[in-house]
Amino acid sequence: MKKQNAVAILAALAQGSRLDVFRLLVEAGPEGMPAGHVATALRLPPSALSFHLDRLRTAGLVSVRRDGRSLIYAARFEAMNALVAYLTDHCCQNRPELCKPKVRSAGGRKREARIPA
Amino acid sequence: MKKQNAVAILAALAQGSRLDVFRLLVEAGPEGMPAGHVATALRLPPSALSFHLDRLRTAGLVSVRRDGRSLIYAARFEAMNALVAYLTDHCCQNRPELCKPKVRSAGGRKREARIPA
DNA sequence: TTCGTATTTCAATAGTCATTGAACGATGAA
DNA sequence: TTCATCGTTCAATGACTATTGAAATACGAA
Repeated sequence: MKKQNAVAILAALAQGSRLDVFRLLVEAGPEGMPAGHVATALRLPPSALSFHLDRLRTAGLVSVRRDGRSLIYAARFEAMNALVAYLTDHCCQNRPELCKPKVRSAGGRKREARIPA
Repeated sequence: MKKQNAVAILAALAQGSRLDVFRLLVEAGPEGMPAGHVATALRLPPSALSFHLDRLRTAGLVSVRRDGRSLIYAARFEAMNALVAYLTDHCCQNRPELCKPKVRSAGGRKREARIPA
C-alpha cells in the first residue's frame, strides 16, 4: 500500500458519520445494503450520505452495485486489512521480542502544559 | 473505545507527515526516540513536528517522557489495537461464515460519472 | 410517455487544519 | 549566572471539509 492510499483511507474514516456508515456496512457483511437503508438507520439526509459514501468509495473502503433503483454499498474488508498491515509494517524493527519489554507512560493521553522532569 | 476516540485517532493518522512520524515510532519500538531524531529522519521543521506530535499525543497514539533536554516519543501500540478492534466490531453480525461468501466488485476504486445498470 | 422513488450533483456557508518563522521556555554544562 | 541546545507556543495565511436544501438524473411501474 502506498502512503497516499493509506492517508485517503484514514481520512475517509476520520469523520463521525462516515465511521458510522462504514461500521454499519462492516456489520452488514459482504452482501452490503442499499444507501437508503443506511440513511434510515443513521438518520442522515440523502445528500450528506451521498457525499460521505462517495468519499468512502473513492478511498476504496466500499464497493457499489446497482439493484433496480437501489445502489447497494458494501464494505471492502481487504482495504481495511491492507491499512492495518501498512500501519504495523516493520513494527519494532521486525524483532517481536522488542514489542513488550517495559510498561512505560509519561503523560500519554491527558494534555498538559509542560512535561515534568 | 468510544466513537469520538476512534475519530481522533483516525484524524491524527490521516495526514502524511503524522503518518510518517507514527510509522517511524512503530518501527522504533517501545523505547521510542527523541523528537530531534524524528525531525532529522523526516526533515520536518521543529514547529511543524511539534504540532504533529502534539496531535498524535492528544489522540493517545504516542507517549512522551523526558530524558535530559530531549523529549522521547514512543508509539502506544494499545491505541492502535483498540482502534482495529473498534473498526471490526460486530463484523458480519459476528457470523464469520458470512465474511467471505462471494467476490463482488462494481466500481470500487475508480471514480465514475455514473453507475451502470 | 408519465409518474414516483432512489440517489446524486450543485452552490453557498461556516468551520477546521497545515505550515511558516519568530519568539519563548526548559534543561544541562561551563 | 551565562550560554547553547532542544523543543514548544504564537500568529497569520491559504487550503480543504462538512452541511444544507434545491435541482437534476436514473430507474421501474403503470
